[in-house]
Amino acid sequence: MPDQDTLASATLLAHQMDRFTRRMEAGIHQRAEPVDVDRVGPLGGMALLALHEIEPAPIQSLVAMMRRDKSQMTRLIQMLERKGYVERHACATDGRVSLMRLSDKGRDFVGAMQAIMADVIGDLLKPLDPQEREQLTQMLQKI
Amino acid sequence: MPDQDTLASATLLAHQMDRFTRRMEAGIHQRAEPVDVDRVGPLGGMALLALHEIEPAPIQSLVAMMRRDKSQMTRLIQMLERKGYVERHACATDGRVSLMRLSDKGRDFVGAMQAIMADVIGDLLKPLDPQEREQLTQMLQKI
DNA sequence: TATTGTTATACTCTATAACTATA
DNA sequence: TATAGTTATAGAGTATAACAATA
Repeated sequence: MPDQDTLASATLLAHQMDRFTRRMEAGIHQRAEPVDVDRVGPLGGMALLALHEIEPAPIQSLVAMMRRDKSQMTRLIQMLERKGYVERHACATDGRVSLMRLSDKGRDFVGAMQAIMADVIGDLLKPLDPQEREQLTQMLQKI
Repeated sequence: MPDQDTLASATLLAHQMDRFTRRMEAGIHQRAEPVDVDRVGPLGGMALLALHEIEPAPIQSLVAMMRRDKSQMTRLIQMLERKGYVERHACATDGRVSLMRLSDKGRDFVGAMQAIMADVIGDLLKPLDPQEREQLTQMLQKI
């Protein structure tokens, strides 16, 4: 049975996380609007950034990496493909799998998004000194 | 112009935050299902927890605290009121404002949710020692 | 029998603008 | 004129289940 202090600090952490995530997403969304000419949206942007890390990759890998539902990912990738950010090719060794890659257009978009994200997150993290930022990233890596 | 390292670490942080938040929400959602008999949903639960901290409070305060749109908050509160978790009374000094409070039912729900959240978040934070957890909360407080 | 990916569907959350009533 | 709250509506994200094709 956890004590009152543990209960309070858990809800505090949840709220802190929620608010920080919202500020981050709102900031990125706002700055990304002029770049996101085809309206791929925040989730589409995240998927392109994730794909950039692991390409070429099957949908299944993206599902695991982003912890989203596979049916959602199917539709998201179809949209990104239709708008020309992602290319897909059948896998030679497994007929069920199709491998995704960024197109040149997708790669340009990722570059622009990375710059925006560095900017926004840099702003949000201003209250922390470099050592603390490093600590934060390492802690998040552990968990 | 930020260097390549800064770009990479910003996207890393964004992904880490996104994934942690999702694991947290999924865990809470799963454990909360038996408790959430009236289907107030994750956002409804968050709102009740937030209200618990600041009641009695006008909608405007909850809007600021949760960083959500006010129209969204209106509908959310109406649902919580209809299901008997929140009570509202006209403000004596300002005719535009109505003040919200938790009902007894709402208070019971908050108690149950806090226990679940402490449990889930305790699990997620297991890789960190107590000192690191303290650091994490303090850093999030700063930003 | 298990896995990859797809389709269909219903539900929750979010954002915007136009509106009423009070300050 | 500004603020608190409401309504209406459209859009984005999420979860579930049922399905086909391949392993």
